[in-house]
Amino acid sequence: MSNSADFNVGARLSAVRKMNHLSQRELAKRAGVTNGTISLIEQNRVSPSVSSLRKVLKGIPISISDFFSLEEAPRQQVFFGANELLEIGDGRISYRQVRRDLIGRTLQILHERYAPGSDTGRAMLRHQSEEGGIVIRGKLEVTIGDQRRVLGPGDAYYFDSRLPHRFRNIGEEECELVSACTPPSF
Amino acid sequence: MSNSADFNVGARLSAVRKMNHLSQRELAKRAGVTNGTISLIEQNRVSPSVSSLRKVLKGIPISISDFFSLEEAPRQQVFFGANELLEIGDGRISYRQVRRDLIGRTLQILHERYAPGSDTGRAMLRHQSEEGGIVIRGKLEVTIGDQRRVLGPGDAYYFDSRLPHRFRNIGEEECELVSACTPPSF
DNA sequence: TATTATTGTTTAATATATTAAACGTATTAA
DNA sequence: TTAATACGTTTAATATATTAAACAATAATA
Repeated sequence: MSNSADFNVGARLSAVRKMNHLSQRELAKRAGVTNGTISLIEQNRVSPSVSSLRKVLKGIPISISDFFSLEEAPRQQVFFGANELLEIGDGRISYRQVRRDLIGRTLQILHERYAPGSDTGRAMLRHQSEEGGIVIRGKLEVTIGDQRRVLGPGDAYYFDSRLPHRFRNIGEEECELVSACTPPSF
Repeated sequence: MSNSADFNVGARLSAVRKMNHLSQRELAKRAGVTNGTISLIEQNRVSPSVSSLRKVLKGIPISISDFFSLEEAPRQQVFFGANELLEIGDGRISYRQVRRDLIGRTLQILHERYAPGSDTGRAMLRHQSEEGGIVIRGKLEVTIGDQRRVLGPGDAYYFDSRLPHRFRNIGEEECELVSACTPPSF
């Protein structure tokens, strides 16, 4: 039986299967399980083993990671005026985040500005995530793990954010940068 | 038993548990399962049910979706000079992608340029993903679902990319934009 | 109607996961 | 050394998932 009902594996599977126009029997055949299994899973009367769930999802096909990260409903607000972004800055370093809310995203996009001499300090690893960015204007010294480099306009970085990292504006001019991170770091 | 060995649930769990400085017994206690269960799972000698895997992951804690999207190893190249980005453009619209490879990322960051009059046409829904961007320079008409708006410098958008969408530069000036998308759209 | 598919559901038999307790090993303290 | 503690592993008993086959309901066809 299942206490995964709150995650609603059954409803998700049913929805995904129907989106792909498959009957329980068709899916079962492709996946190499019985139709009874599909039925019981969709009713949340059993909690499938990971191995059988993977077999089932291969028959659709959808990755198990996508399966578990499916959103229930699409979003509504899609446009954000320049003055509608969420300002997070502290004076020296400012972050302007696309979308005003702090939850319900899988992707965080920031318009960052670094005053001359500003420094993020050293940040340690967060949850599993990746991030990257492109410098638009000015110069920025970026340290990632044991690597360091000064980036100028058009230069970019991309790394696994489990690595410790640090950003410093060592120039005389303000530095402007657009970055993205998934999942959001705050 | 398990044919999920190829996904290496065991190794992932073991790694995640150790990253959080938990012993099998400590994790078991937090999760409400026995230490034997943790041991068997980590050895890939059983394929846990989704419900018990969720219980275990709650003890860490990590979401099941993050768990399944964990990367195996950190990346190496983290800096990209302006001339090292992957040029994907076709003359009218150019994409400069952070990182030169087309696979092994969870996040796609693009520096986009739209010539006056250029148009992406209508793109239909892809895999589950979200995307957003910020206009740096120029003006861009963005259509998402049944909504349309002209965005200028500092303006932004963010949407569930299952919605059909379209970008057009209707101005006299080149438009410059940084966007991010997860997972990558190409 | 009846017939033939096709759908999702149910049930007893079987396979597998999970438990509870014991085991072996390594480390630390006395 | 001995005792005590903590670690991951193993095994028989138990709980649960999965199968195979029958069941019931709906729709299409003759």
